[in-house]
Amino acid sequence: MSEPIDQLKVVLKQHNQSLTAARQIVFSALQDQEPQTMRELVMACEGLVNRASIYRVVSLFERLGIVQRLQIGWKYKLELTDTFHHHHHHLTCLRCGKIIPLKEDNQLEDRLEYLAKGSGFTMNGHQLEVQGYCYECSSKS
Amino acid sequence: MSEPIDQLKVVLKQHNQSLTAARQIVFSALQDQEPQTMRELVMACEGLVNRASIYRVVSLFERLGIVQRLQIGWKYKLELTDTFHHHHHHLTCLRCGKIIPLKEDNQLEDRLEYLAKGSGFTMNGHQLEVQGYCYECSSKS
DNA sequence: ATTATTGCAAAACGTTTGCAGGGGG
DNA sequence: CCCCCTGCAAACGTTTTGCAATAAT
Repeated sequence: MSEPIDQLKVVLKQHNQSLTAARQIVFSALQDQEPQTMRELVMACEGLVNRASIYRVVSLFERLGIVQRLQIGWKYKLELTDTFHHHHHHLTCLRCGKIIPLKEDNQLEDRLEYLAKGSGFTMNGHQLEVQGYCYECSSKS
Repeated sequence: MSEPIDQLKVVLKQHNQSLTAARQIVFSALQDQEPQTMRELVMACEGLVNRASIYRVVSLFERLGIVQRLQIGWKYKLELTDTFHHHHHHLTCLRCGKIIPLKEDNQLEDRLEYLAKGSGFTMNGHQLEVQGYCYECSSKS
């Protein structure tokens, strides 16, 4: 009974927001997917949800912490947040564009927390992007 | 005699590029500044360099490793690279927007390298963004 | 029934491009 | 003097907005 779609319903209800058709479609287009560009998301919802509505839904989802923007190079991609996945970072291959999730690492997280505190900073969240070459591409070029 | 503007000249020459007026102006608009948005940079060069030329110069500078894009939230800002500054990351205050440089930390860098390697990844570069609240803003709200 | 949400079309941005004239080596 | 770089204006892609129609509770 704790299907992701139910979690969505709960989060929306918590914020007095209704579970509309458009929101469900956008949500499921993001589920179990690699991070997508806005363009890809629009295409995935082709004929089902209007482009402008997708922007509005994504914006709402961001405000409610359902979706997050991921920086890939100088563009961004969209994915569901840690509530619906697991906290993680990404490795981006500069050659083939593949995105590899990097699983949570306490040593890394703790060090970050420590450094932020050193500047009197209260850490709220962070994003890490690593560029390089994946195993296959390293051996080719 | 190793003024930053001379370093610029050297890098340009190395790549068979000339030191033009527009390039000097854009360069000095970036010097000793907090990271800037493209909009801010355009304003800083108002009347001196055309908008399209700024995009072209920035693009060239990126290719030559003189300038880098910094992800702040879902937008980006521009700053000179480590050749002209020092390698560092940033803390962004969610309340006042201030950007605090975080100085290089070997423990952090090493851990990252280690994790990337664990996925068969050859690390080339990385970017880290930490969001939170700066000292002043933490105490206010 | 009332209020929030959507689709549509148009506007507002940010960024790129082609071309002709001007500046750098 | 030759070629590269720049300004200008127009094209392009992305994101936002106003409004009337529609769906949700």
